[in-house]
Amino acid sequence: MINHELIHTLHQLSRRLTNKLNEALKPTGLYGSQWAVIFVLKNKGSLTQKELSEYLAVEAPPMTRTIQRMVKQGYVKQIPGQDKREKRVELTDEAHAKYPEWEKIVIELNKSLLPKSHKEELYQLQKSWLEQLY
Amino acid sequence: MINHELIHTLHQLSRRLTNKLNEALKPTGLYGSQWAVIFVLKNKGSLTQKELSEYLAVEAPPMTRTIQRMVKQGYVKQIPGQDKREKRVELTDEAHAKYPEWEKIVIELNKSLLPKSHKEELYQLQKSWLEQLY
DNA sequence: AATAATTAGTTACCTAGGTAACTATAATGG
DNA sequence: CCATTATAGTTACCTAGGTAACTAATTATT
Repeated sequence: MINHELIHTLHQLSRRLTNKLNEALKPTGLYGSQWAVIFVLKNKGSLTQKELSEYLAVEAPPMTRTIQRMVKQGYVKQIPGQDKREKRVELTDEAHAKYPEWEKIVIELNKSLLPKSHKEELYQLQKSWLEQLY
Repeated sequence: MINHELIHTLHQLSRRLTNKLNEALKPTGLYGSQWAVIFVLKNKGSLTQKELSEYLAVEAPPMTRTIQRMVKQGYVKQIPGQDKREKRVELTDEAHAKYPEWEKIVIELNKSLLPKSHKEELYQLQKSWLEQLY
């Protein structure tokens, strides 16, 4: 029985956190999945869509959609790679300019949401579980 | 930084488990969200849609959709309550008949997916975190 | 008793993420 | 060198879950 509970709790936790993030990001016009991409690009520089989707462990089609939306918003540009199949994605100047404000919102939110204690413990448990799943 | 990692890992874990569940349930024609409803109904008897969505912590509209699909599949029936706004949902005989087979699949899957140790610990951490979020 | 407010469920529309099938380019093998 | 195979990205379509706006039934208020 605890197995069911464990998975259900995990699922619920994940959904609730996503909702909170989207809510907090509302004034910025960003969604959580977009923020994830922006965060990676800010820290890793330009990446191909393939690299992005691998890094975030998401399939290619949702990545395409998320990026296309961000292109429309003017936060990201797609630059054809040497390999003409590839598209390198990078943040626009506008995105770089707005980044600090976005980051602040997310950091504040995380502070308020994350368990005060046991953070490291929980992270290690999750990570080792995730690794078991391959 | 660990905050980002923690949330990302949790999200990824949740997605991966959902995918595994859907994959395992494929031969039955059920999806994970439908299984969740069936599991609750089996253990609680008939419930209104409101009660179901509260119990599973899901909003009413997705619950409506999930149930409508299950009605079409013949696994669930909607019975008008005394309060004519309500619809009580219960499993059909067919669903009861197939339940043991479904349960077996899920139990086998969970056994193979869940971390051998630290299960209780992880569950408690998640639960206390979830409670903090209200 | 009649009107107002609340509640259960549905519909429409949005993002998130998955698979399958496709296109265009690149890499490989005969 | 050409044909085959592999790869990056896109499109179409599916489930999951969310909000807003609606309908119909019930409860509260005046």
